[in-house]
Amino acid sequence: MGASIRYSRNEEIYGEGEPAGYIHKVVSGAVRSCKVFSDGRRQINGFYLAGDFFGLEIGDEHSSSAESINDSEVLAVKRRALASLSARDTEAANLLIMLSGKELNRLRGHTQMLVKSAHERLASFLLEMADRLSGDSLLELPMSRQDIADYLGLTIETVSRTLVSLEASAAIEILAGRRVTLLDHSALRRMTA
Amino acid sequence: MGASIRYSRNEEIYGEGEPAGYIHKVVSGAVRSCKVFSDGRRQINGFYLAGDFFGLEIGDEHSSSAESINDSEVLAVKRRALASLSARDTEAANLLIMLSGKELNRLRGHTQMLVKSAHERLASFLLEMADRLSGDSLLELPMSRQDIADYLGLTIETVSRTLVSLEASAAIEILAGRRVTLLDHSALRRMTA
DNA sequence: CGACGCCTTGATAAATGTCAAACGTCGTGG
DNA sequence: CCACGACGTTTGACATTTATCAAGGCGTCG
Repeated sequence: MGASIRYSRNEEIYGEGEPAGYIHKVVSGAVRSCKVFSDGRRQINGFYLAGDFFGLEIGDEHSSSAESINDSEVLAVKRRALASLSARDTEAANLLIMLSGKELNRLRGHTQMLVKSAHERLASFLLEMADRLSGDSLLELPMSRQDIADYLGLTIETVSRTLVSLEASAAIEILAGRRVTLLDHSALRRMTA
Repeated sequence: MGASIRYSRNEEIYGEGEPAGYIHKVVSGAVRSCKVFSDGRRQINGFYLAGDFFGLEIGDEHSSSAESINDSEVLAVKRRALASLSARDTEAANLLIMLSGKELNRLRGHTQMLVKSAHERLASFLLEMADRLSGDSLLELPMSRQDIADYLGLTIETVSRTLVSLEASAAIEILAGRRVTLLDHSALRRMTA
């Protein structure tokens, strides 16, 4: 059911406006979904990790593009297959409903982050990633600072400075590369507001 | 199918965390869906006008509360009715899929506004409202400045000042009360970025 | 008229963005 | 193994945007 495709770092999986013939599932690696505005600014709508579905559309075009963040393996499932299946099979229909529901909740969470301060956005982001990556306190972030900035609606400099400030307050520790340790979960949760 | 209920200005239709036994449809009037944070700040997730569905949940609790903005009439449809219907009837299942899809797209648009500047947010907001209220250039906004501010993630003062500035640039005209005329659609669209 | 709610305006502070440069890390090739 | 280069990240000085606090105006309804 569906074909598995490998992508290397920063490859486009599909582009904005392309026909949305498939829905996708991350098998391994990480994917970002994004939109580029006319003036070059970029917004990242979501990060998708192993097990996550993405590219769900109601219309017949993709409303965002999707790119691999790292070397990744992605499963593509033909939408028509699901749609015609759901015409008879309630199982498939319910799967679609559940997937849209998950995406809805994810988006609601994202929207909530965007109305808060830089500190709150980073705290929420780190907690979300800790939750999704492993549940562990040691995070190995797959994405760059620029990706984080575009996801949170901040500049890369603000992301960097805010992380340093969180480290100064002993809430986290920034290790080499993209590794971060969450030292004080409750402090971070408190910042979430 | 479902009961129609009347609400007067600023009445709660359902609260955050309450069991989501019904999905709702605005018959007339206007509704806002919102969340109040622990520190008192409020986020408005969406405005719903005549014909719009709201209160769609995947879990069994409402993730936001909903309140009437004006005197409104709201239809409540039992969720179980739809769910059990969709177990047999593909019609109902497809309705649910379509509704989630619409809500998804609305949320994506909202998320996009939130990463932009105050001018861009107001321009997008006004165009969205023009589109949804009548398609006409003369808007009769149902919501207060505070509602707009909480929807756009700005303060009421910034909303007010930004509107004045848009008027100064001849893009809009602010009339008495909550009436606004869009004078230069293309200028507004350009600001949308 | 007066009171209330809502909106605007002004002065100032705080948060975030911008531009520029330095620094680290990591992979590559000598 | 070390030196180098490319890329991503941090830091600094400064500009801009937005928030905050406080006051004033304006419409509406008793």
